[in-house]
Amino acid sequence: MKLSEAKQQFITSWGAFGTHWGINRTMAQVHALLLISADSLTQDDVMEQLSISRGNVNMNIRELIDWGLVNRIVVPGERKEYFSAEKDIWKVATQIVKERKKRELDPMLKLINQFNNIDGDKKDKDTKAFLDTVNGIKKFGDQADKMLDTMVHAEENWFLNTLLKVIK
Amino acid sequence: MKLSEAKQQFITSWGAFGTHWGINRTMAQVHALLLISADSLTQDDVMEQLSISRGNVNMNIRELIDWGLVNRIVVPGERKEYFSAEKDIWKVATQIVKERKKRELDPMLKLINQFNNIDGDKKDKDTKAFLDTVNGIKKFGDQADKMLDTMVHAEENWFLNTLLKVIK
DNA sequence: CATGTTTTTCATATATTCTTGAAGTTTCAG
DNA sequence: CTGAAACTTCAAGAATATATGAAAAACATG
Repeated sequence: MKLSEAKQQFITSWGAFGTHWGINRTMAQVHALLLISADSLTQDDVMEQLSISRGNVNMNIRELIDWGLVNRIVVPGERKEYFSAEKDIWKVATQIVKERKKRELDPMLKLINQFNNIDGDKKDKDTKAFLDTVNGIKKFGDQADKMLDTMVHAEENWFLNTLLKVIK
Repeated sequence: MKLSEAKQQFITSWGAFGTHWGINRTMAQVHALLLISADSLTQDDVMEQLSISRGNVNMNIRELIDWGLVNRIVVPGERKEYFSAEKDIWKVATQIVKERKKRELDPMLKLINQFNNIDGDKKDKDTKAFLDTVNGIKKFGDQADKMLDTMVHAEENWFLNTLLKVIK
């Protein structure tokens, strides 16, 4: 398989993959492109290689920077800005987990906690069903919360190795 | 807070939550509704409570059944079908992990494995960058794969308790 | 097996999300 | 300052995803 072909396929697949995870296809593709590029790229490089508009590149790179997955690099003496992605996959995963936790799990747990004081008879079938489900989610969420926190702070090998050892 | 209000808010939020995870908003809402309903519901119940069309309900329930999150219940002597969701959140999470692994992680690893035989000099900067990234993903993916497999087969408390104990 | 009931399908309509590109802004060397 | 280069914004258009509802199919009952 030729390198150019492999690159293209990787970018395409990574994009498709992203769409299943609530990530915009193009953003995932930009990320993929930066992940496999030896050197940092300019907006124009990305525009050209993915055949997308300047505005689109700009928007998606900004988003990737927000997610902490891409860095803006300023080369002294050059006008253009360069961009490069974090290449260490463990760090990438950690960063994504951290952000999603902050953006989604935390707000969800906050919401769930509001449901503690429901008016009405706790013995009522419907009330009970609601509270049971909500409490189940709360418990699960709290545990996931702790687990992810720990994961985010753990060292790559230590964490996975220990985990696998214990689990086996 | 009134029960009806809380239910409504839960359904709405669960739906919004779903959209961040590549899940269609309505499907997540139907799931939420079934999660908090004491009894199983018919298609008409869901239509009415979420104000959505019959076709939409039918489609989303089928999808939820595909995911193994909802069951079709036939009551002897009744013509209508009833639907109920798995209420144990651990099982729900396990099931989702299992399905997403099958649908997404496995194909991704399969794709990545194809990139092993790239033509060209392994010393070339671009080739090396590509292979490094791809191999990093492969290693990470393989570990995630093992971890998720184990999680799916583990007992709820055993797993989380052990994990938390080890991690601390 | 004829009939009314329930479920499923799917072409079309609607809604949402993404992309473009030109105009506006910032930046900096001269 | 000035002007060119680079970056950012955003309204309008394009593409994608989702929802509707009527028609068809499946089903159960007498």
